[in-house]
Amino acid sequence: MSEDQTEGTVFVQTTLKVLGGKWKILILWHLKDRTRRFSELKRLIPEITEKMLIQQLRELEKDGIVNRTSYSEVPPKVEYSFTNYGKSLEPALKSLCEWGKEHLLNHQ
Amino acid sequence: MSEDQTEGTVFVQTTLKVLGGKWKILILWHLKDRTRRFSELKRLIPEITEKMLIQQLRELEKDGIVNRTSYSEVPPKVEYSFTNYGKSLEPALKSLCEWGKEHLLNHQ
DNA sequence: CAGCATCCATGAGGATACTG
DNA sequence: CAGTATCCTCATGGATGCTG
Repeated sequence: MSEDQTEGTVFVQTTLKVLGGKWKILILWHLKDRTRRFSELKRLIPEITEKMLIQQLRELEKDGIVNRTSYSEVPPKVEYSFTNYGKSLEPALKSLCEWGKEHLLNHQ
Repeated sequence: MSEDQTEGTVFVQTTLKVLGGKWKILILWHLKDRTRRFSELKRLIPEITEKMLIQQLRELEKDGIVNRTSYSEVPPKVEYSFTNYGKSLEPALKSLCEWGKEHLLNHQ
């Protein structure tokens, strides 16, 4: 096995630790271009439960991928957005999207 | 929301359906450059159980991502490799690897 | 070697109701 | 609106034994 392959395994595993949750990639996809409110994400991903949404957002926040901004208003308003660091995931997200596109166009 | 964003969501979801299993990305990573035997994959991913390994391989086979080649020998020999179609995942896998590399180098 | 069968443990994920 | 709390299901994990 080449050195590149050995090292690469560690890198892939690292990425999977951060993106591993069932919904994380999809959540990040929706945050890719703009800030989103909690309710907005819920609407954009109707199949997710609130519990999972908040849980995965918390983990992404902890990993430094997304910012959580809470406004002291009534009714409450909370916005999520990429951190600068999170933005570094964009190329990977786009690759995944590209493959899905090819898949849909050529294999269904 | 832009049209691109709306469509993109479908594409990402499509990719996640195929790559969604807990171990699939890691398995594919190890098949990326070469054909591997079942026992080889088991050794490369020590944390996975045989049950999960065979299960995820079967799903990848069903989705047309990997080939399973069985040789009629004693002892048995089974090899897994990318299909031509599976090879189209390489850019996405490399993107995930690249991000993990940056993450490890700059954020630990 | 490359599986399959079975049984059991666990934790991620899901449904629903409630709250500041 | 943006969450909590509670309870429940099911995918995954793990051990062990068997087979072509």
